[in-house]
Amino acid sequence: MRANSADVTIKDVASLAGVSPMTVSRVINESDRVSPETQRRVEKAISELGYIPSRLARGLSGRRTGTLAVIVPDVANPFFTMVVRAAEEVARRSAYRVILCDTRADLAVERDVIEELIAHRVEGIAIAPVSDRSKPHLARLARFGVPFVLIDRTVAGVDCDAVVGDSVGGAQRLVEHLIGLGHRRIGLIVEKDEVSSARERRQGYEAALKTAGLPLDPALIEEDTPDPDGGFKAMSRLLATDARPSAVFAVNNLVALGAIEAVRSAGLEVPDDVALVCFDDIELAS
Amino acid sequence: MRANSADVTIKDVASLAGVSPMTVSRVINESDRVSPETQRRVEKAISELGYIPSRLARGLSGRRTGTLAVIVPDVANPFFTMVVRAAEEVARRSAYRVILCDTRADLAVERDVIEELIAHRVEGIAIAPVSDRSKPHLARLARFGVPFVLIDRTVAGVDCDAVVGDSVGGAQRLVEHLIGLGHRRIGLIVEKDEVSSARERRQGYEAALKTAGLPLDPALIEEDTPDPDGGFKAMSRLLATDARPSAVFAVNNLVALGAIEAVRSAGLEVPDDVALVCFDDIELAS
DNA sequence: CTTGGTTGTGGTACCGATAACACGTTTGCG
DNA sequence: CGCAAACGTGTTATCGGTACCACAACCAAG
Repeated sequence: MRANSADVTIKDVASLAGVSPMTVSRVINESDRVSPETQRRVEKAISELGYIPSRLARGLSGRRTGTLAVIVPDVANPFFTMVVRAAEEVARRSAYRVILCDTRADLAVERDVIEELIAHRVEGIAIAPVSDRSKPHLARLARFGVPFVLIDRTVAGVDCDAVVGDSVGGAQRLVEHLIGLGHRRIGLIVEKDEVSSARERRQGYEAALKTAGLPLDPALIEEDTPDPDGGFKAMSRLLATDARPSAVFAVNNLVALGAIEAVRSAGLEVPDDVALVCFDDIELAS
Repeated sequence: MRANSADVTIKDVASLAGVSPMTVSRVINESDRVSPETQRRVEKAISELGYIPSRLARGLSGRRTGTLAVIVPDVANPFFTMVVRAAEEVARRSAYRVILCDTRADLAVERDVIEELIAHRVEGIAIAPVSDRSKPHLARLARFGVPFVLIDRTVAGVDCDAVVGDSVGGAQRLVEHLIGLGHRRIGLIVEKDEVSSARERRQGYEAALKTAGLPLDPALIEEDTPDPDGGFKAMSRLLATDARPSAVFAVNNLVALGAIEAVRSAGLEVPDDVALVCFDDIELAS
């Protein structure tokens, strides 16, 4: 069995360069106090041996692991993909690595993932929590002193930094747009109130109706899962009602996709028969 | 400053339970040879302290880190999203964790990511390489003894396990389908030959034409980047030619999306004016 | 020519866990 | 009843780095 580069340690580099491991460590960490001549010798030894320092060991002894994490409920959702990309970009610039986790909007997965990240001693987490019930998970992070910021959603009862869009205002503007187009019966497809963004978008919807003096008809509000499948089912139910809405506001892009599908399979057209708007835009003519 | 659960180590658990750290380790690892009574005491101590063992330390001393990685060029691509989901599922069942990496089809990013994963001592990698030029990266993995499998694409000159679909046959069947519909001028939108799947899909396209006795017209083949933007530009070029194709085969789903967009913005309709098929299906009526 | 401060480097003790071995106790069986 | 195997647990060394302190060599100032 051939020798394996994975076995190259800081000591091998040290002896090849004729210095102590400590000096090699200094070179790796770009700490000063190393003579240019020594530095050159060490760097030569490093590249000759193809040495890659172990993050495990570095993290154990030093304080820093150089690792961050991003947790989202669905990487495939264009909105979260964008968030992830942005986070990676920023991290890369600060010489941090990012572990990406997809919870699939599953609380149990979220719990496990967070436990795992704590075990990995990540230095920080950006998380789009599954729902308000994520609170204990966040509490866990706090107990372990792992800094975190919320993205896209807040969690009832958790006070911390958060990066969120203006769901209330955005939703209100979208619905007002529909009203401006002359629509009077406007449906809403939303998920359960456990997710802050959904809650706020519903508020925006209600505010827009109220401002326009339109009645709030519970029959026009359908709750379902926030994915294409849920959008399809919710829209189908809306279409099946006696007084079908002439326009619908979908809580997010994926729901809208499913909703469009439902309209089509009912033999209708978007936007002629049913107009559609949604949060987190996607390439869609309204 | 409040005490922090992150400081709880195996020793703290050990002394609270009145045993040695070694015994705690045995409990954590579900190794036998621990008396039921001791086990209970240790487990109690663990939950009381909220102890989470450090993966860093575990990986350093033991051989196993329990971490795998998946590298894809674009998590947002539905095909790769599916792959990632499947990988996570399998890993979870074997008590492994997965680090997900998105290279954005960028060779430099791929290199960095691989270096990082080696530093993290992952036990295995599933990778959809950027292109044939990924070869040195894979060689690096081999030198470090990190097992890896290729997904979706092979790499010229690298011999290893791979999970790939039948690009040649699949492409051929799709194009034959178009031919069966009566199309005679069939365009191809593909990326550079550096990616095996693209190369093979082009082969399938050519094979289908040949079998049907149709000429291979270079003017009907457009190369561009394998994303919606590339699809848009390539399709636009095809539409601008004198003898516009009546059908087009797109190398993948994202390219197809861009191509559809191009057709529409040219004032034409899919599939009436230009039929479209693509690999990695997506919800599209042809 | 001493004193005190840099500068570059090495030595030692860990970080938090596990492998390997050692050890005292209880059993099993001839 | 005696001796070995099985059992339950602790001890020691080590994984691959880094923090911290020590220290020799050199230099400027008093």
